[in-house]
Amino acid sequence: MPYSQAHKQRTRERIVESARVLFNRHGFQGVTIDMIMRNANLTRGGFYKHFKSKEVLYAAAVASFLNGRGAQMRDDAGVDLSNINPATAMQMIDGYLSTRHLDDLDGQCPMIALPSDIAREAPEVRSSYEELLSAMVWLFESSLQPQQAGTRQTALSLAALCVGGMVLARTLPDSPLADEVRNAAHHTACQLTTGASQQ
Amino acid sequence: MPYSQAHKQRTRERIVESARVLFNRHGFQGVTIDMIMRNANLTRGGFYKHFKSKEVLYAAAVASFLNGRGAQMRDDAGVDLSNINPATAMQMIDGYLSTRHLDDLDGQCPMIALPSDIAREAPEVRSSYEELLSAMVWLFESSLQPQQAGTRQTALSLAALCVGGMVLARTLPDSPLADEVRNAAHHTACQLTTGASQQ
DNA sequence: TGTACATCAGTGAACGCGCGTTCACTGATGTAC
DNA sequence: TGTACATCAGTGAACGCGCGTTCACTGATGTAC
Repeated sequence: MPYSQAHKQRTRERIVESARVLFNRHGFQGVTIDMIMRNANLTRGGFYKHFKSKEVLYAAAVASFLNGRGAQMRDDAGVDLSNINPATAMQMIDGYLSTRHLDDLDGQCPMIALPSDIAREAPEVRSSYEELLSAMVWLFESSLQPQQAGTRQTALSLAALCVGGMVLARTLPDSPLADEVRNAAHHTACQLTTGASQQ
Repeated sequence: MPYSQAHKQRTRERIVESARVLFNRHGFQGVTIDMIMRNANLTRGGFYKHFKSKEVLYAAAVASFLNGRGAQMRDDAGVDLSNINPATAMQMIDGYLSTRHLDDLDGQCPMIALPSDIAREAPEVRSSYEELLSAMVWLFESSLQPQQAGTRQTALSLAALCVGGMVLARTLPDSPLADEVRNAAHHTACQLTTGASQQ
């Protein structure tokens, strides 16, 4: 057996990471396999030793966000998974709807980068997105008053507000509306979070 | 002068309408100029007598939604532009987050179809989107208590909730999460609308 | 420890196809006389 | 009213290029002896 399993695994991870950044920045169509491989210090041809197709790689890149960059962002935001409490939701909202997140083209949440063209087609991509949304909703839900009725519905709405606000802000980069929508979404999300216990 | 101006105008509108429907259904990349022209009973080559490029046509299709299909949806929802009142926002929310809208692949709001890949590049497309969002926010804002503070911020959040909820629902077509998010967004949007006057 | 061998990750040239765009043309229509 | 002419919307074949994918290969590494 030439090359260890671990070696191949590491290369694979380099490709996924390279792809995640480039896809986030330029979208699915805006990135070629050649770009991804060169960015990972490899050559075009080797790609298919690791992935069946560009779509499958895309799904892997979305999925990798959860445990890679996403976890890092969570940590940066001070979210402590071993001790989820009402402040956690607020931290996540602050982070998600921040200018920092908006400007972080490389590291942003893939749900904002929104390559719905692809989501339409490849089932692998869909389930990656679903997993990501589930995780987000779960985190919101856990951090609100746990035994309260209506927390799930609040958590889901928070997700819609966060993603919706950022999607619109991203779509209109040069418009004053972009900041307006993002700030409004942030304001409302905070209200929902603090108000959730009394409703 | 052969062919009247009106004749050319009508043909142009046929192309835009054909494009709007196809783009909505299959996304920007999923539609070829050949498809659009055939769908409008024309042939490929004539396209460039009307539009400089595919991107420009896309922008025109998004823009056309506002006065075409969008106006029709507004009317279907019973929204009366000459008499905007608090009930108007509720009607719009009901319509926007309805299963009917979700299933209406041809007629849906282009902000849901989300070809952000394109929005990234072509400035024409961006301004079409901006116009659309402005109209939506304006309509929400007008229908809430006009002289109240916080109506604009509520209107913006409603837009984020509506678009965000539908985007997520559309991205996960076969998931129970899709309906959950959409219903939660609807619930919260209604609360915001009725609560806006007391907050 | 050293050598022959097998495997397969990685290379880079080439393929092939889809699709946006171009182009020489045709023929329907409006205008001039 | 009829005829010649000019315009340009619309045709359809062809171009050309980008890019996903394939393929014959090379050479680094692990294993057997």
